[in-house]
This record gives sequence, C-alpha cells and structure tokens, in this order.
Amino acid sequence: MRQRRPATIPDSELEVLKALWERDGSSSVREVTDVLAGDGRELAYTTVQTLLNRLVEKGFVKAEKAGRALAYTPCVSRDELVAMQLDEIADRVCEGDSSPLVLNLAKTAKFSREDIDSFRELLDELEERADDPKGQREGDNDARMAD
Amino acid sequence: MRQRRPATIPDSELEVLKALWERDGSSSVREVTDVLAGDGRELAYTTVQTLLNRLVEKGFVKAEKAGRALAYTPCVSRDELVAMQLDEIADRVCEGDSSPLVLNLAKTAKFSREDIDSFRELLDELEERADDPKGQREGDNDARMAD
DNA sequence: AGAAACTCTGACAAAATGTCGGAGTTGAGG
DNA sequence: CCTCAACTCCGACATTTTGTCAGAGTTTCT
Repeated sequence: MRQRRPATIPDSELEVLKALWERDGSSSVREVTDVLAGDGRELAYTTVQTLLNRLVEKGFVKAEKAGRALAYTPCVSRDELVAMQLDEIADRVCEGDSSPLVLNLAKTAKFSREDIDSFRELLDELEERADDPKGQREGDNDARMAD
Repeated sequence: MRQRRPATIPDSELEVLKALWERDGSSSVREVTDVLAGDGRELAYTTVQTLLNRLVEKGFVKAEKAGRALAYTPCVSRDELVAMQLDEIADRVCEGDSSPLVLNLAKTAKFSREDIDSFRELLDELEERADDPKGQREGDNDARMAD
C-alpha cells in the first residue's frame, strides 16, 4: 500500500530529491551519489539508495527498470512540492484557509519589481476565473528550476 | 540550551498550541486540558503538561509563575507561526527564495473577490515601498522572538 | 495534622531519521 | 566455464522525536 505523501520530507531525503532535480531525467543510485558528492555531501552509496527508496515509498520519486539497474525519476517538481507543503501548512495551522499564508508571506518577504508584476498578472487571471468559473485552465505546469 | 525553534511542530504539540490560542491570555495546564477535552481531544493531564513543556523548550510558548502554578502563554501568534513555516519552506525547498511560494499558492488556492482586492492593495503598498526605500515604518509587527 | 487537589519529574514504547554492511547478481577477462 | 571486480538490493541499527503517562512532591482547605 502506497504511503500517503507526507508533506514533510526529512532533510536527507530532500537533499536527494534536489539532486534528482539537479540532473535531468532519471538517474541511477550511483549518479545521485555522485551529484551529492559533487555538492560536498559525501554519503555512502547504500545510504543514498535508502533515501531514494524512501522517496519512492512516499511517492515523491518513481523507480523504473532500466537495464540492470533501477532508474529513479522525480514524480514531483519543486513547484509541486512547494504547493503540497503550503497546503499542509494551511491545513494544519489555518484550518485549510490559505489566504493568511499569502498575506503573511507578502508582508514579510522582500519582492522585486518583477515579482510584483507577476503577482498583478496572476491576480488579473484569478479575477477572470472568478467571473467565469467555467474557464478553468488546467495544464500549465511550469516547473521552474531556479538555481 | 534552548532548542532552536524547529519550524516543524508535531501534531499533538500543535493541538496544544491551538488550544492556547483559542483561550485568551495565559492558561494553566488544567485549563488547556479542558479546552482540548471540550474539543473532543481527551488527553491525560500529564500528557498535556509534557506537550506544553516541549513547546516551551522549543520557544513557542512561555511559562511564568502565577501563584502555585505555571501559566503558559503563547510566544507566537498563528500568523507568526505561519510566517516561520513559510520561511522554512522557502529555505529548504527554494534556497531561500520565497516568490515561488506566493506564485504557487496563488495558483492553487481559491480566493474570494475580497481576498484578491486585499492582495492588490498590498501590492500597491509594496510597490511604493520599493520606490521609496527610505523609511516606511509599519509598527504593527509584534513578533516577540524571545531568546 | 490529614486529606484533596494539583503540579512536576522521569519514564517508555513506537515511529521516524540518518547511515551503513554484507549478500546476491552480472559482465569482462583468463 | 570460473573468478574477480563492480554494482545493486535487502535488511539492520543507533539516535532522535513523538505520543502518552504513572507516581512523587507540594500547597491549600478544614
């Protein structure tokens, strides 16, 4: 039985997931291990493997047979993970209401002019959507990989 | 040694913290226990006490002598906790950049017309501030970061 | 003082985390 | 075909964190 995705990923697992994002497409245990090593994070091969498998159990990563070994691929983009985490917070702390999150975030974070502009656009879009509930656009998954 | 505030509060502790928020001002162990019981969460007195003390260790709650017993008071408001959590996510998942959070949040969450309007206002304010980097002091920040 | 009521300290089992060692498998070389 | 080195997979294990208390201490009331 698939373990429900716990919006809380432990540090070590997150590092591994990031390594997967850092590379493109799927990776083998060895490759991930190397990426981490390159990042100054020296971990035993088996350790990485365990972390990778835990990520699979939790549904964040998918493993497929690729020749002799398994190839691991992230199931969630950074954006999706963020979305989950935010949802989790809204649920746990704010009884599911996410508006407080946005307000809070906007208040404390420091944004650039660009950011502000994107938000404006987003708001326009949201308003339209509110006017026209039928026009729900779904498929624009733009997973942005800053870094 | 004071445990650094881990932006991650376990469920049971969160429930207790919520109970504290639910009441006003400070509360005794007994009172919190009662609030929880009233919420259908039946916990032994000592259990509540432990949770309360852990919250104190973690810096989310403050305990002061009040007569024979200790009076527990939340050190962080719901909003502050939310802010911390958001910060944590930005740090862990987005290398400290919080804009993705807002974008994501805005995209998935469902907002009312009012919400959208408040955001617009907020953006206006932010933009002004960005134009005039010199001193807009908003004194409504009562973030008590004790030790 | 004695009983009641309430608080505080220490304990404990179960689950989550961080990190591997060693068995099993497979292609290359003798 | 057999052996060796390389690599993968299956647990294992020590800590830490979480969830929950029982029993010792202490203060108040009568």
